[in-house]
Amino acid sequence: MRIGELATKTGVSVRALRYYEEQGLLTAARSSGGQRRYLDSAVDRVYLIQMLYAAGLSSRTILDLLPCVDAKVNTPQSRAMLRAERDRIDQQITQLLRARDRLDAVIVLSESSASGCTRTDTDVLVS
Amino acid sequence: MRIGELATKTGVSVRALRYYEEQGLLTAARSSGGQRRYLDSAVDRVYLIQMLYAAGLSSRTILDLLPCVDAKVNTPQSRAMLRAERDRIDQQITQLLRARDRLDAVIVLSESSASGCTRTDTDVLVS
DNA sequence: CTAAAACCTGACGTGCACGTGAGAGACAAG
DNA sequence: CTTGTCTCTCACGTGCACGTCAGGTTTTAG
Repeated sequence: MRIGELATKTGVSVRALRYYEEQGLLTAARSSGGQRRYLDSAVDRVYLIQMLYAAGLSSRTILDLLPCVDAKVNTPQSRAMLRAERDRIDQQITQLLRARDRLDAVIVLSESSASGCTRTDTDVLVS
Repeated sequence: MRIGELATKTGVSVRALRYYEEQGLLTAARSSGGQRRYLDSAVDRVYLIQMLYAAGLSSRTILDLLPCVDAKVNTPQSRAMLRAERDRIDQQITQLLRARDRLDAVIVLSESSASGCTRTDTDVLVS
């Protein structure tokens, strides 16, 4: 698979894929002409990388973590790192839940004090 | 209250507080000499701003949202915006839960295959 | 009154995850 | 063999939430 195909399959830009390789997160074989050739498994690998990015991890942290996920490294230190990042994500979830609850409270207030209380956005068009 | 005191009370840097004002998120009176004077309520306001930043909102979005939270603006558009951001946070929570579960799976695997399975980080020191 | 501490306004620097050309080479189709 | 599309490697640009230094002013403690 070439880089463009991997990009469309994963929804990640070509530039991002090259960046992942630059950061050591994604490896690729090369054709005789120097073009990147990816295995099918690269699709899942990109999804995993994106998931960890979305969880707020830096590329450096992901780089440290990936060997553990691949089960190639399993030391007390690596397990501690995994737990640490897991706890970080846990805290982030807690923060997000608080923010969501806060917004929910605001929404409930605004909708209860809205005239009629059962009006929708479209109702206003006929009022 | 002056800016340094607000900074220590909230745990946010002085530079960040000035940045919040620059973005229109936080207002302050001025002394005759031009120094910022904050109300006690600014502490909660800063906490709220930090919460929304932590939820991944941009300062522009926060700027749009704050009047709704202050209940000064309550239009169908503002309510739609609130719900949109709430849903965004919801999706982010879902993604984080997936990432956490993925890490949990890795942790369970690594700890079950660890020699002894009940060893702690310190055990390795005496092995 | 004086010295230290806190504060002020620019304004450039930073880290990160890419975006965006520039110029040149690789590759499949006709 | 040629044309069009894809790909390559630099390398500078970007957006955001600040960090940091400079040079000067304000406030407070003694």
